[in-house]
Amino acid sequence: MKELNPLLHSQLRLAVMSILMNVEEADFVYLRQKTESTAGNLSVQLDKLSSAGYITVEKGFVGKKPRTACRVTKKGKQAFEEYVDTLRQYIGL
Amino acid sequence: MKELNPLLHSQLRLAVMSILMNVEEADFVYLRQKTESTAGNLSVQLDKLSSAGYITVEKGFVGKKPRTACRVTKKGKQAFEEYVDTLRQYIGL
DNA sequence: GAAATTTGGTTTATAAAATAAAGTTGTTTA
DNA sequence: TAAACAACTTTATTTTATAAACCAAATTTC
Repeated sequence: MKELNPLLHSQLRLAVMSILMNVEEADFVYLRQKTESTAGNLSVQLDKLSSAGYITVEKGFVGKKPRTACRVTKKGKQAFEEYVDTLRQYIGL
Repeated sequence: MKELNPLLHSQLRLAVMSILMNVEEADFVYLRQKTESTAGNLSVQLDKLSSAGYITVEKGFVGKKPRTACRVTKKGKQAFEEYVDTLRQYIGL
């Protein structure tokens, strides 16, 4: 049995990735609301995805408010798709 | 977003459950080989699944050798199916 | 036939992960 | 201008997963 990429096999990181797979980009606040996570947890998990090169995290400003925008990278997409394939072998779809 | 049952969202426990979903019963040794896990880890995870009522664990003997047989329960099947459904919402199948 | 090895595990300790709590910086509002 | 808020980050705590050590019984080896 192939191993499930542990970076993706985490509730919150998987949720974030699955959101990012379906949109151009999403900001911190949006991800926080959609995933109903705490800011701390989200921050940590975004860092991990970013360190792995699965997403880009761009910190900027809109007016005077900070805004952190995230996008999935090509590498992230590949990893996600491979993860899904592996999962299929487990749950049999 | 619905939460992924944390009892099932674990590599090894998910592997065990997915095996048990497809066979009448499986013993410790078989599960260990199929999942390539250590005995210790498998033992712990079987306990958790058993405590949750997702599987039954029956310790017996074949000749003089101990044999631990596992089966998924109705509750386990339901939980597994719900987990898969939830997962679908994440990964979009 | 005693010592070492294997089998089939369990229990305990360690490492890694997730989560929560507290802290930071700048901003708006009363 | 002080209190509250927004958007995060950092650190601490708790939970989980994994690995290491151990145990009992049977089997093999010397």
